[in-house]
Amino acid sequence: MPLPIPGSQVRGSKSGKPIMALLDLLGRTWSLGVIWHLSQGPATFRQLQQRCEQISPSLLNTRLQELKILQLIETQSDGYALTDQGRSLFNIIAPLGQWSKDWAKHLPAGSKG
Amino acid sequence: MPLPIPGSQVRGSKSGKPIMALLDLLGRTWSLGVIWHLSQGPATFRQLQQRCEQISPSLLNTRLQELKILQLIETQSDGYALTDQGRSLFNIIAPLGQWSKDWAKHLPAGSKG
DNA sequence: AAATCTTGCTACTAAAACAGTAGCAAAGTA
DNA sequence: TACTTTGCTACTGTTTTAGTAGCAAGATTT
Repeated sequence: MPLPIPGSQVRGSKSGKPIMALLDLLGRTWSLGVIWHLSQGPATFRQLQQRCEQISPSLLNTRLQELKILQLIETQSDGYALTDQGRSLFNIIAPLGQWSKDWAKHLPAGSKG
Repeated sequence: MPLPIPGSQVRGSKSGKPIMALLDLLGRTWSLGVIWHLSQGPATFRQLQQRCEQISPSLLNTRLQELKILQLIETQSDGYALTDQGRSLFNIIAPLGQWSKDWAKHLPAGSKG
């Protein structure tokens, strides 16, 4: 799957609008998960695999490369870490943690999380 | 794919944590896109198809049913619309619009969006 | 220095998700 | 009654993802 680069055509939109590229990126399996787990701090490949519980190494590597090219993460001496841009993205979505808890309360089934 | 219901095991996590259910949901193709486009106002099925440019009707219907059960959208007389919960979710992610524009400026290739 | 372990990753196959197209039943309109 | 629109289902083919095995390189131990 081609990288969703702002300015070029992406899955779901021909406009090249940055938001469409971003939604394409974040809509890929584990993109949000990787960012979320990396927000806890840098991690090596295997550490990240553990944080993500059930991600396959091939997909993890694919996502890491994508996120790296798109400058949301970078490799440091202690492994993978969010870039400043990645952190600013996380800051936006961080409230989803609390939101999801409220959401869970109002859902009929399985809502005992 | 089973619905990512908080409290039950979801793709990527056995814990049943609400945030993991949410990330599973939002990580599905077009979930974010549907929410984003519905934030512009209610839309009928075919209108939504047009807003989403390239979504197939079968997938659109699948996503709509999921989002409806999870109470992020509802059907009204004028078509599909965000619920209050759906709107509160959108309010969180709305800043992604501006963020993505800033992001686009700093990316090397294709950054003329 | 030989053996063992850990790490980052690649390769491969099977299963699942998604795209793309056609078209139907029901409701509305002329 | 014929024609159109709407919401959606069915079906096929392609792309993505899951799941597992394992290798090459470096570190660690003996």
